[in-house]
Amino acid sequence: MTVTIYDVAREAGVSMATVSRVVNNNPNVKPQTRKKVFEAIERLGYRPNAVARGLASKKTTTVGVVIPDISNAIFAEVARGIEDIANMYHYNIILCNADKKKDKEIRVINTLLEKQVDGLLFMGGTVTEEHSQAFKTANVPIVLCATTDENGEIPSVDIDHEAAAFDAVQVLIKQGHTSIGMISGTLQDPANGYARFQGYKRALQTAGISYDEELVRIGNYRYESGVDAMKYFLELPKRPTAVFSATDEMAIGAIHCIQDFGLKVPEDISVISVDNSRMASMVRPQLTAVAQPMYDIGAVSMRLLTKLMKKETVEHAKVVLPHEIVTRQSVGDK
Amino acid sequence: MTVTIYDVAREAGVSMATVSRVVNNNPNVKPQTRKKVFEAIERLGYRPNAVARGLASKKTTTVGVVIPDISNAIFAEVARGIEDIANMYHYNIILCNADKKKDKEIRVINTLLEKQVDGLLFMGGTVTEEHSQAFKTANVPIVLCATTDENGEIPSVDIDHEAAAFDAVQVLIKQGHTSIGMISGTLQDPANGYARFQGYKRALQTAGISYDEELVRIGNYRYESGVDAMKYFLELPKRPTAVFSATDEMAIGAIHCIQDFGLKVPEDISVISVDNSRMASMVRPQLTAVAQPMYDIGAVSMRLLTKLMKKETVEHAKVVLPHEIVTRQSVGDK
DNA sequence: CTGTTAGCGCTTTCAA
DNA sequence: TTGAAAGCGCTAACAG
Repeated sequence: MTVTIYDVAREAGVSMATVSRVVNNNPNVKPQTRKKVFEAIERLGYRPNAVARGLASKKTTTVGVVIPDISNAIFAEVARGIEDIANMYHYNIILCNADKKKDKEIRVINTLLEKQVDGLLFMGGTVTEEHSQAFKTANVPIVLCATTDENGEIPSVDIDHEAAAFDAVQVLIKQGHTSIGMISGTLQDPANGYARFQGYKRALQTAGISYDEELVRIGNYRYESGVDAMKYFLELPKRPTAVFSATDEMAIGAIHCIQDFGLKVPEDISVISVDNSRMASMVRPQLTAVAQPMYDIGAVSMRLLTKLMKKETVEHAKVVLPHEIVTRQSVGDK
Repeated sequence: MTVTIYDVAREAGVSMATVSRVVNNNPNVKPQTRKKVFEAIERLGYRPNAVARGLASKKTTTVGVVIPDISNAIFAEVARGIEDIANMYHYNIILCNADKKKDKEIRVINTLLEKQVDGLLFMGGTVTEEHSQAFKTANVPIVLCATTDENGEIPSVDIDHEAAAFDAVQVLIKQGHTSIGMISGTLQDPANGYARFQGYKRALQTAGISYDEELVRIGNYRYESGVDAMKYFLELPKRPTAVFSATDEMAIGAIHCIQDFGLKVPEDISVISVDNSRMASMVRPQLTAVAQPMYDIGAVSMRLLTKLMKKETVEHAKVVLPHEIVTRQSVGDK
C-alpha cells in the first residue's frame, strides 16, 4: 500500500541508509547512485513519512502556536507573520485558539508538547505561575508573542504597551485637550488592558491633568463596546473633548457613536487609538493611531524561535519592537 | 531525560501494554491497576509521545488546512470555524497559507501529506488537474472548503456564489435600479470572482436590463480597489445609481469614495455586497449584504471531514450552505 | 484483566 | 561512498 524507504532501496538496489541520505541531501552519495535513487523514488511515487522521521530524529519541523482568537484581525495578522517566517525556515505551524482562557491555554500547551513540536509560540492572556510551570516541563524553546511575563524570564517579542498608550494620549494633550476619556480593555489583560491604562494615567499626570475615573470605561475590544462607552461619555454633564481607545475597533465604534449623536470628529471630539489595523484607514474620518507592528511581532518572534531551536545564542531574548504614531484625520485641536 | 511508557510501566510494576491501555482509556484495566499507573504517571511526569503513537497507530489526530491568507478576515473566520470543530473532535490543525498560488498550494499539500495528516481541508483558488492529482495520491480524505471543483468529484462545503450574487443584484433591481455597476473580483477566481459575476449578469438579464461592460470593474477584494472602481464609475458620463460589490471590503471603499465625492449612500447611490463580515456593520451607512456563513462553512467542512476520516458514509458530500440577505442601510430606491 | 512481542518507517552510529 | 543494525516510543494483535 504505502511505499516506504525500504521499497525504494530495493527498487534502486541500494540500502535504506543510502536512500535516507539522498532524501536528506547528504552530500556523501555518488551522483550516479543519487540518480538511481531519485529514479526509484519517482517510479514508486515515494513520499517520506515525516512522523517516522520525527520519531527517529526527534525533530518534527513543526512549531505550536497558541493564539487567543484567529478570527480577530490583530492576531490573524500576527499569525501571518509567524507563518511566513516559519515557512521560510521550513517549519509548519499547529494553530490553537485558546481565547485567553487559562485552562484552555494550559491544555493546548500540553497537547502541543505531546505532539513533539520543536518550539512554541505563546500569545495569550496573563502568563501565570501555572503557565511557567508548563513551559518549564517542555524541553523545547518557548517565545512569548505580543505578551510578556512579569518576571521577564521567558523570551518574548512585543511592543511597549504602556509607552504606546502614553504617546497616544500625548498627541491629544499636545492639541490642547485636557478632558480626555479612555475606552480601555479589561485591566486583567496585562498588555492590551492594564499597561495601556497605565500609559494613559501617566500621560495625564505628566501633563498635570488630574485623573477622573468617570472618564474611563472598560470595553471588550469590540466595536459595540466602543459605541457603548462613547454613549456613556456623551451623556456626561461635562463630556470629554477627546477619547483614547485601547483598540482600533472600539475607536471606530466611538467615532460612529459620535457621528450618530450629531457631532463631528475631530471638530467636536478627537479620537485616537492603539493598533493601526487595516481598518484604521477604512473609516471616515480616517483614524489616527499608534501603530502596533503586528506582522512584525509575529515574524520576529518566529525568527527568534528558530534561533532558539537551533541553539544559537541570542543576545536579546526580550525584544521590544518600536511603535509609531500614524497621523490621519481623527484628531484635532481642542 | 524523557520518560517513556516503559519507565512508567517499570515504576508501576506493570507492562507497557497496560500503561498504554490506561493512557488510551481502554476499559479493560482493573481500577486498582489503573490507579497505580496514574500515580506512576504523575510521579514521573510522563507525557505521551504523540509522534510515536502516530507511527504505531497510523493516526496523527492532526488535519491539514490550506488557506489562501489567514490575515484576510473572511478566511480567518472560516479558520476559526474549522478549529473549533476540530478541537471538539480532538484534532489539531496545521495551518498553511498558500495565497491562492497553485505552486505553493501543491507544495503545502505534499508537505501536509508527508506529515501524515489524517485529513485535509483545502481552501484555495482553482482546483486544477494537478490538484486533483495530488489529492488522489493522498490516502486520506479531502474536503474543499469555500471552493468547489469543476467536475464535482471532491467533497466540498460552500455557498452558491452565483445565486448569492444574483440575489444581491435582485435587491437592487427591486428598488427600481436599472443602471447597476459591479465591482468584481478577478474572473480567474471561480467562486468569488467568476461565479459572482455570472450571477450579476443573470440578474440583469432576468430583469431585461442590457449588460454594459463599462459598468464592470475588476478589483482585488481590497478596500482601495473598491475606492478606485467607484472613482471610475463616478466619472462616467452616465454613472450607475447602484453598485454591487463582490466583497464587503470593496463595498466599503466604494461607499467612502461616494461620500468623499460629495454624494450620499443610499440617497444618491445604493451599495450592496456579498460577505457580511463584521465590518459590514462598522460603516456608516451600515452595509446591506448577502451573508456568507463563513464560520459555518469552516465548521461544517471540518465536521464533514471528521465523518470521512471515521469512514462513516455521508449522503451529501457536496454541501451548499444557504446564504441570506441582511438588510441594513446602504440600499435605497432609485 | 494483563503481558509478550512484533512492528510502524525512518535516522544514525559504526564498520567496511 | 555505502551498508548493517540498533533503536526512536508507542500500539496492537495474540496468548494466557
